[in-house]
Amino acid sequence: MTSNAATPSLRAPAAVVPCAQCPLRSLPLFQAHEAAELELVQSLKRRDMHLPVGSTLIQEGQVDAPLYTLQKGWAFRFKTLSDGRRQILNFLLAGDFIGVQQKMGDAAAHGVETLTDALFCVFQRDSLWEIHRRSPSMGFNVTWLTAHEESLVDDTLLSVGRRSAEERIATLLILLFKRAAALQADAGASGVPFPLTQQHVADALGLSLVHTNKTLRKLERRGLHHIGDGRLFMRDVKALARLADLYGDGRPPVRPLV
Amino acid sequence: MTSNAATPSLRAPAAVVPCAQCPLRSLPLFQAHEAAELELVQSLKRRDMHLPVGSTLIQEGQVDAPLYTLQKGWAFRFKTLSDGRRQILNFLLAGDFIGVQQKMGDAAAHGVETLTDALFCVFQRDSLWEIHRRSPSMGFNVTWLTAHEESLVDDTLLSVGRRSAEERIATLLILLFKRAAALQADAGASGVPFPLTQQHVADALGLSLVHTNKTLRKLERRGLHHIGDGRLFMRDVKALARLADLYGDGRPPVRPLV
DNA sequence: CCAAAAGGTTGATGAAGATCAAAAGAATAC
DNA sequence: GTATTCTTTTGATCTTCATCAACCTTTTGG
Repeated sequence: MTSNAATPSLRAPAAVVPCAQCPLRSLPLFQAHEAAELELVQSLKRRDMHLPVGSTLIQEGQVDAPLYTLQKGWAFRFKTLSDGRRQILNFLLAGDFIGVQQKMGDAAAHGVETLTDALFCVFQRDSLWEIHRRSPSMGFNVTWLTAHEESLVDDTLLSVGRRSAEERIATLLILLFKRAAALQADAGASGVPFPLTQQHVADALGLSLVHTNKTLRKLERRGLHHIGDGRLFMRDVKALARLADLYGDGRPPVRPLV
Repeated sequence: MTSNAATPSLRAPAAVVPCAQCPLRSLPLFQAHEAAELELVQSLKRRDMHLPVGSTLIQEGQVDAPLYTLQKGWAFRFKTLSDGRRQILNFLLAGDFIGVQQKMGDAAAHGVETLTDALFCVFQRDSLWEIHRRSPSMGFNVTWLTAHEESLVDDTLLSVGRRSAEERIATLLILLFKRAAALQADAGASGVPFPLTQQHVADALGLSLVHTNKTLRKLERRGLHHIGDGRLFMRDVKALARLADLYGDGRPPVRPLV
């Protein structure tokens, strides 16, 4: 599972990408930021960091982990019980800010692992305070991002607590699709990347692997979606949304990018 | 259920309690704040608001709800599916800051309802920005509180996704006990307030009412805890902690109070 | 290219927990 | 103080989902 548990700090290549030229910023998903804000972020950014699939970015219980922004690729946050049962708390996509949850000098309450090769911006832990001190507007943005992430977890908790297996899977597929689609141009035709194994889906939804497989197959055979070659295609969003009890366009809101 | 859905804004008595004299601030659970920070909060606070048990503070989907700090009493955040299934996301105790999740001008993604008579400090929605603008340190505190709340939801998600009914209940009892105990002096002997019905427990843990009752009875008959007269007593924390797979003192961290 | 590992698929069986039904206490309302 | 509603409790039955056991397919490493 943790095939690549290399200490992140050991693999430090990469000249820092200038934040103003960050390719993410040109996407409509992300807010425009003022020059001063960009300079601040730039000045706090220590380096870029590349990790292969399946690496541990943050170990559960690790103290004083840095902060990261996911620049490219997918990852997930998770917690485990001592007998190995694992719950995935949230999937992380480009633009997600990672590590706010742990108070300074505190142990990480959850681990973070990559689902694909991934590129991160690395910030020192105390940048969190620097951001607030030097730019109230960016501080506000960090609060917003944190609150937004909480609301994603809220959604998952509703699923896991109160939706049936079918409903949970429909919900996850829609939500992930929408998030991933907001990061690319087309989506409708070519689908979106889907780097999760069925075990990840199971661990995210509180289901067993076997039951996840059966449910996924059932929905696919009914023509609601298709997963293949690491991509997800929506075949019948209406039906999925009905199953998931999701209404509204659900387009992710325009968001800040730290 | 929503016996008291009075529009909050209609019931507006109460002279504002001066923040510096807020009785909560003398508890060891809360950080000391600088005079300037207190003045800021004081200047943003609009009024006190009293609500009886079972009132709706924020309606699911309500737009532009104000911000609140819970000063006294208990409440909870929840979401519902259109057929009525309800998931409680989190319980709110004195000192909890409420409403950060919804972006300005946005609909509340969850409702908030009181579990007891409760007293709230009311802030205008844009205070969130004012806090960041006028006091970076308080802005940082708001981020911290938001992140902290997320970590509570993370914990619940782990329970609901991966723990058995027994384990979930043990976990909830311990966590609530610790939170409530941090707000009073004794706790060991006199227990802590426990205003939840079994339906609340069920809705928080993703269980049915019947199964919740049976599990609760089982643990109580085994002598692990006792609930009576609206109070919770821990009879065997060790055993509960073992069931819950919880280690460490779990004393809630010292936290800011807005 | 082959072996080994990882991931996906399917059927059979079992158990945790949901649902149904009914009743007994408690709390509240008038 | 009696009726009504809310909450707790318990038994019986049923369903969803977990577990067990194979087997197949695809990917990866050497």
